[in-house]
Amino acid sequence: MSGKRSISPATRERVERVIEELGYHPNSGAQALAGSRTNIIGLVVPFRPNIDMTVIAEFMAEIASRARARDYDILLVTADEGPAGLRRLVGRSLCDALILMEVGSEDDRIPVAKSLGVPVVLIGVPQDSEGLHCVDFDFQGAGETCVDELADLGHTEIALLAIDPESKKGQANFSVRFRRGVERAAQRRDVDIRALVMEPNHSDASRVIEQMLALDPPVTGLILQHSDAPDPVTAVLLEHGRTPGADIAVIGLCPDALAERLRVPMTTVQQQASEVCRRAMETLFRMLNHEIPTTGEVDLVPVSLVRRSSMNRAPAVNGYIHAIS
Amino acid sequence: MSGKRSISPATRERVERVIEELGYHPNSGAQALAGSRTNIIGLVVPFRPNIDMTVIAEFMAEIASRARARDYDILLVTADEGPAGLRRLVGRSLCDALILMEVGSEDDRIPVAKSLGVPVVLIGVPQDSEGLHCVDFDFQGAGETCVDELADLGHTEIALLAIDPESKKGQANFSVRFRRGVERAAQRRDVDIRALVMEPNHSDASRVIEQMLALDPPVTGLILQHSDAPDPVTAVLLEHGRTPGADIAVIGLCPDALAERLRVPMTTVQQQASEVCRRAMETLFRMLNHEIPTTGEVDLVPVSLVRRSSMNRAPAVNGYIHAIS
DNA sequence: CTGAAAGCGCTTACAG
DNA sequence: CTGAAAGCGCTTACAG
Repeated sequence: MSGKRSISPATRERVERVIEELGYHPNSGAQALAGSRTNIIGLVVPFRPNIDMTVIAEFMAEIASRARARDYDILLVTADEGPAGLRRLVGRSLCDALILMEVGSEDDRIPVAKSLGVPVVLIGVPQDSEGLHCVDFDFQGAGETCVDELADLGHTEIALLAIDPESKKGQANFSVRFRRGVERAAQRRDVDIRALVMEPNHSDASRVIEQMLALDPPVTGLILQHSDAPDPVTAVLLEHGRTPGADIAVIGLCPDALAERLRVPMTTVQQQASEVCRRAMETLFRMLNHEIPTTGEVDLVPVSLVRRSSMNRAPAVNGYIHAIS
Repeated sequence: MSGKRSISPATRERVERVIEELGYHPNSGAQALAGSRTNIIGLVVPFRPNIDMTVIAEFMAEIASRARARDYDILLVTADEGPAGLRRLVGRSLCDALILMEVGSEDDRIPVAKSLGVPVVLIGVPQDSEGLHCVDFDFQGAGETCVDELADLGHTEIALLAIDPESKKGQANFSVRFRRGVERAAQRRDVDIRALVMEPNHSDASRVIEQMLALDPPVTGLILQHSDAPDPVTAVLLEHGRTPGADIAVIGLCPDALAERLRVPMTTVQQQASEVCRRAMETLFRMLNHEIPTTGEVDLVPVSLVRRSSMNRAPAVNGYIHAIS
C-alpha cells in the first residue's frame, strides 16, 4: 500500500527495507488497471517545420521535470496525430491528462479536447477557448510594451521588423497577437509604425534595413519580432554606422542569453517559458486532484521588460524636442 | 483478439463494425499486464543547456513518428534522471525498450544500460560500447571529408573555426570526433590546420576572422564546425571583401536549409538525422521481434558531401601552382 | 475456427 | 491497525 491508509512504523520500516533489498518496483500496468489512473500525462508536441524548436524544447524540459516532481511521467505525442490521437490516448487509458502545445486559432483539436473527459491544459490561445484552461505569454502585451517603451523615449517613427504572417498560417497565433499589440499601442500613443517583413538571416536583414534607412520621415526606433533577428540586425546596423542605443533605439523579443551577448546588449520583453509551464502544470495537477473543475479560462503570463543598452531617446527634430510623457 | 489467430471473415467484419460503432479502444494497462508488453518505447532526452535543441527535436520527431508507424508510443524521460531513471522505467515495466540520446564518452548510464534486460539503442558513441547497439553520424569521417575536399582543391593552409571543447565537457563527444577526423586527414594530406575557437555569433565571428586574416602564411580554406556559424561567418567574410567560393574556400557542418539560404550557398557535409533514426529504430524493432540479439555494435552513418558555391581552388603561390591530387 | 478458464499484479472496499 | 477477497480488462494457453 502506498500512502493511502495508516500503518504502524514497525511494519512500515520492515516493508521499506525489503523493497530496498529486492529493488522492488510496482508494475505500472497493474497499478493503472486496478487504480484506474496511469500517472502519465500526455504531451502533444508540434514537430512541424517553421517552429522554433528551441522554445518548444524549453517547454518540454520544464513540463517533464515538473511532472516527475509529482511522480508523473510524460507520454510524447506528435501533433500530427490530430484529434484522433487525443481520442486514442484517453480511449486506451494511456494517460490521465493532456497538455497541448502551440494551439492555433482554429485548431481542430479544440472540440475534441472539450469532450475528452480528462483534464486538459492548452498552451496557446485558440479563438474559441470557452471552457478550456489555456496558458500562454501575453504576446499582445509584449507588443504594446515595445511601443510604449519607444514612445516614452520620444520615438514617433518606428519600424517593426516583422515575421511573415503567411509563414504561420493555421499555426500558433502569437505573431498575430504581438502585432495586434503593436498596432493598438501605436494608435493609443499616436505613433507611426512601418512593418517590414524579414527573414532572420544576415542578408535579408541587410535588405530590409537598407529599405528602412531610406524611409522618410526617418525611423528612429526599431521593434524586432523574430527571436533570431537580433544578431544579424545588430550587425547590419553597425555596418551602416548606426549604433543601437545611440543612433537608433532597438527593442524586441528574444531569449535573454542572446540579448546579452550582442555587441550592444538589447532591451527585450522577457518570455518566461518556465512561468508558463509552472502555471500550466499547477492547474493540471489541481484538476487531477479535483481541486478545480476541468473547465477553465485563459491565463496570460504578463511580460516583463528588461532594459539593456540598445535604447536611446529620440533625437530632436527641426529644433523641436519631443515632449516626453 | 488482435491478429494472433485465424478468424473467419464474417465474424472479423462483424467485430470490426462493432469496434467502429462503439469507438472501442483496448485498455493499455490491461494489455500490458496480461501481455507483458507495453508497446511503449522509453526515449531518454538530454535537456541540458549548451545542446542544440533543434537537432534533438529533429530526432524526437523522427523517432516518435517511426514508433507510431509500428504502433508504439514514446515515453519521454529526461536524461537527468540518470541511471536510476532507466532502472525505474524497466523495473516498473513502463516500456519495452529504450533509446538514449546524446550519449557521452564516459556515460554512467552505460553499465546499467547493459544489464537492463530490455532492448536498448544508444545514439552516440561511448568509450565502452562493448555489447551495446550504438548509432551515430560518422563525425570523424565528416572531419576528414572537409579536409580532403579542401586538399583536393589545392588548399594547404586551412583554419578550423572550432567549437570550444571545454563547453562540451562530459557531454556528447561529436565535436572531439569531428576534430580528430580533421587532424587525421590533415596529417595524411600534409596540410596545415590552425584551430580557432569561436562562439557562433556575429561579433565573435568578427573577432576570430580578423585573427585568421592576420595569419601567415595566409589561410585559403575554412572549416566551420558549429552549425550556427555559417550565417555570421559568411557575413563577416563579405565585410572583409572575401567572397566564399572566390577568395576563400568555406566548408562545414550545418543543416541544408541554412546552407542554401546563405548569400553564398555553402558546401557542407550532410547530417541526416532521419537516417540515424531509421537505423536506430530498425535495430530496436528487430530486437523487440527477437530477430537479433540485444547485444550489438557501433553503426556509423557515413556523411555525404553536398557541393554548393562556397569552394574554390587554392590560388597560385609565388608563381607555383599547387599540384592537384 | 471458436469458447471459456486462468491469471497478469496491483487497488479498493469490506471485515476483523 | 491488518488481512484477505474481489475485480480492474485484457492475453494466453487449453479445450472443443
